[in-house]
Amino acid sequence: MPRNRRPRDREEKSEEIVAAAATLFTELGFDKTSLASVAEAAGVTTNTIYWYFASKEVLLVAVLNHMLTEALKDASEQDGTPLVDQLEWVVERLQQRSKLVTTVHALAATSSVVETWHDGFHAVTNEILAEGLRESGVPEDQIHPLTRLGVFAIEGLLMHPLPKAEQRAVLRLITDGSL
Amino acid sequence: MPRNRRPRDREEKSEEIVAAAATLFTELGFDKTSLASVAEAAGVTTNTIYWYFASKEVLLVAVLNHMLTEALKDASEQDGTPLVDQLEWVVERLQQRSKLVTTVHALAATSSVVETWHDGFHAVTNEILAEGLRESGVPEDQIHPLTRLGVFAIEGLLMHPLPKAEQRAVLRLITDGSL
DNA sequence: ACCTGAACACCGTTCAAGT
DNA sequence: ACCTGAACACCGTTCAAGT
Repeated sequence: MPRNRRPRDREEKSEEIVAAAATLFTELGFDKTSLASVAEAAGVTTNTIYWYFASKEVLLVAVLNHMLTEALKDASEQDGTPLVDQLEWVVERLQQRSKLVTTVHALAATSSVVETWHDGFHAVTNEILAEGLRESGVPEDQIHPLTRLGVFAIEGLLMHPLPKAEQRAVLRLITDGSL
Repeated sequence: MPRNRRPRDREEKSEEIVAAAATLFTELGFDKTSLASVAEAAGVTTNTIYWYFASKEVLLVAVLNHMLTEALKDASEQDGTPLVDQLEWVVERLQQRSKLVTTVHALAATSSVVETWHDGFHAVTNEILAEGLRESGVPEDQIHPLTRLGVFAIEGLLMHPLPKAEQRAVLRLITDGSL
């Protein structure tokens, strides 16, 4: 018997579940997506999901990690471009996943597993933004508050979409370090 | 029979339901609060809620309107104070209701009744903030983008609480109109 | 007009049972 | 180790029936 086929199957199966959940969570939102519909899309029984994931929230975290890995990979293509453009790219990408963003914020207050992921996510992304500001020549003592405000601006733009020009104006407030 | 007692009763009953829902939604969050628990706290049957409110989401909007009315009343006490202090007051008040804020943002994407309320809320509050900036002597052409960024900063501070001093620093970026 | 009892379809989750 | 059938308690919502 192929002893070494099992782990691969397991990976594939759970990846299919994550992929199905990612699509449905993104399109319908977390609350309006039932585990039954995720199971159907992944070609398994509802209960099977519980063999791979302890709860619906743990499945959400798996989806988020999968998306983050994907995003960090894609982000490397933006390496040479100006910081404003990079921020614009991030905003557009997150806007397509805005239902996930609001879900994370809502669940972070009541679910410790989601809260932990949320904290880790911002630890990573804050560092990336701070590095970008440093490379743009922002003086060291302004990096910290500007990073703060930058994250606020990005998340604000998700909830309250602005015309392209206005959006760029807001992002430029961050990258240029002055109003 | 006192014909004119009925309308008062109706008002009282629905107010009790709203009050019970307000407390539970604030403390447990919208999703984790069942209509059964709201009914119990208000001393009615679950189905009775449906006589007064078309759905759980409509009840949420009633709660939000009740809170907004209350907030605008209390806000008038802050009239003389500097704009930074007023913003700080708003942030602190919203922080105590942060679960409601995240719920509104999450539901705005899928529920038109909540989306409508959210839009109206920002129309009102944007105008108030813009007026405050005007009175602080901010030049007219900066009012618009600063109001935008101000709302983003306030909402950002709810999701990502900062030490008092840092929070004040962020708010001052808005009221002083320069980094 | 106002309220209730009883039921509806659905939900996330559990578990004993199979292979 | 992996998956399923069947059941659990609970959910928002509906509606015919009462007063």
